[in-house]
Amino acid sequence: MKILIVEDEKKVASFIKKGLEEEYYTVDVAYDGKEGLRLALGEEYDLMILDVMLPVKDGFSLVKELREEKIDTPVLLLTAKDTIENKVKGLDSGADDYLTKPFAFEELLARIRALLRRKDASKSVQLKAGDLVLDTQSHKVTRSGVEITLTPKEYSILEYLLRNKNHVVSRTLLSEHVYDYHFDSDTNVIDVYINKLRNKIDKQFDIPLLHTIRGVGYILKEEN
Amino acid sequence: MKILIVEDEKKVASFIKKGLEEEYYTVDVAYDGKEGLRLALGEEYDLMILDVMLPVKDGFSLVKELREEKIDTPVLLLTAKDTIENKVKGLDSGADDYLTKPFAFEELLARIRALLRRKDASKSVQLKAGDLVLDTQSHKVTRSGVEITLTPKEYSILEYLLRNKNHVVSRTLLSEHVYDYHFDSDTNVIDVYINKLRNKIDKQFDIPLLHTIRGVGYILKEEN
DNA sequence: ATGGTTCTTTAAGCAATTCTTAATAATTGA
DNA sequence: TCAATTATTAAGAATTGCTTAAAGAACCAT
Repeated sequence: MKILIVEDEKKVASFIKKGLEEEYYTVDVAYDGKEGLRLALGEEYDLMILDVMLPVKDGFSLVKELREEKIDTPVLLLTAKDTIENKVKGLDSGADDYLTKPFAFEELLARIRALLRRKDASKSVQLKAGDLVLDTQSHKVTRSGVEITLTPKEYSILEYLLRNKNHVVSRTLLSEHVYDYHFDSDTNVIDVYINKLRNKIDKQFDIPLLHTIRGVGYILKEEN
Repeated sequence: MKILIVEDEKKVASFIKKGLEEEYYTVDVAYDGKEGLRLALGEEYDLMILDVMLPVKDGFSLVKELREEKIDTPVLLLTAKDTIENKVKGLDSGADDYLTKPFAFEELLARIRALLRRKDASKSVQLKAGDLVLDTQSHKVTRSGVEITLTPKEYSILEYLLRNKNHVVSRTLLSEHVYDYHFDSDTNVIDVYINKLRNKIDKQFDIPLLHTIRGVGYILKEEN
């Protein structure tokens, strides 16, 4: 676990660094915004802790630039005063959490863990049914190793079916999941998509995974 | 709710045990991997908490073996250091979640609850009568292991009969359950369906489950 | 912006299954 | 035994699901 600290007050920086190293984190430190950006772009960190008041480039702009560069590493902002404006600005800029100075180290640790956990949760989860694999991270689907290209809607439906593997899912539930709300109930979109899905995931394979439960809905089953 | 802890540090083990017992869980403890496996294979647990560093057999291998034995009890791994390798290895081995030591008991509890909830949701509700099983999740019906395919109405009637197992159910009640309201009382649909059901669930078996109570209705009985 | 491409949705005809009716056969109990 | 009740069967009606084609929308690159 690699963490970047961008903080100009050397005492604060080394205090955090030492504390985190005791928790087995690997820590880099930058003392101004520009240097922080350079490091952030060059290395892959699991988390960044940024002071808002920084020489050369402030914390807000730093997060913004990172986000524009598609770097979505969790960011924890350190603000001197906890003002509403700071909060709003912080969240707008793309930070994930913020902490007001002075803070208890214990609290910093808790927030770091929370952010890292959140990240983990969205990390590469594979949904499987038999030899069918859907990777929620890369959005890739394969069956017995063969890659299958799905459109967004097809993917969304398959994902839901996989998350409810071995359970019958009604058309209503499916459309509620795939569409926002209030779904026009007399349409056969779902049927059409099921058909398309079948063509892609079942047609050229021996064992069909997607089954119709007449009068009820559809089920994705591993076995049998 | 029964939980198995496999942890060699006695202090940690008893700390968790005590905490969980205070939350009304039933807790077993094993102090090494081999003993853990023995318990896990012998008893049915709702959840297992495994330390990764264990004497005799480490946590990873333990999960792997359990999964190979088709035991899909949720597993929470306890790891000493939070390294990327540990995470990857943990997920690969088939664990459901992991927690880095040291941890707050609060967090352990939260994760346990999350895992148990996940399991509950996917728990299938089965209605049984003798060797006849109806799974309300997959809508699958079997008798002595043989799968039986039912139409929606047949299924609906059988479900109702099963929910009223060992009680006589009148035709009126049955049709009220199967149809909305306004049921034309001089029709023999129910009789027809009972006949179809019998052909499917009783005909090729020795012991009939579905019996007629003349002048009253039908009854599904386990025994006799 | 523009045109082309892909994705989404609708609608309609077809196929398959399921439902219902009704007529006849079988069974039951007084 | 015989009247009432229940079982069985088959065929037409109704429903449900599948498939296709084509129109509409969204997206992308020029």
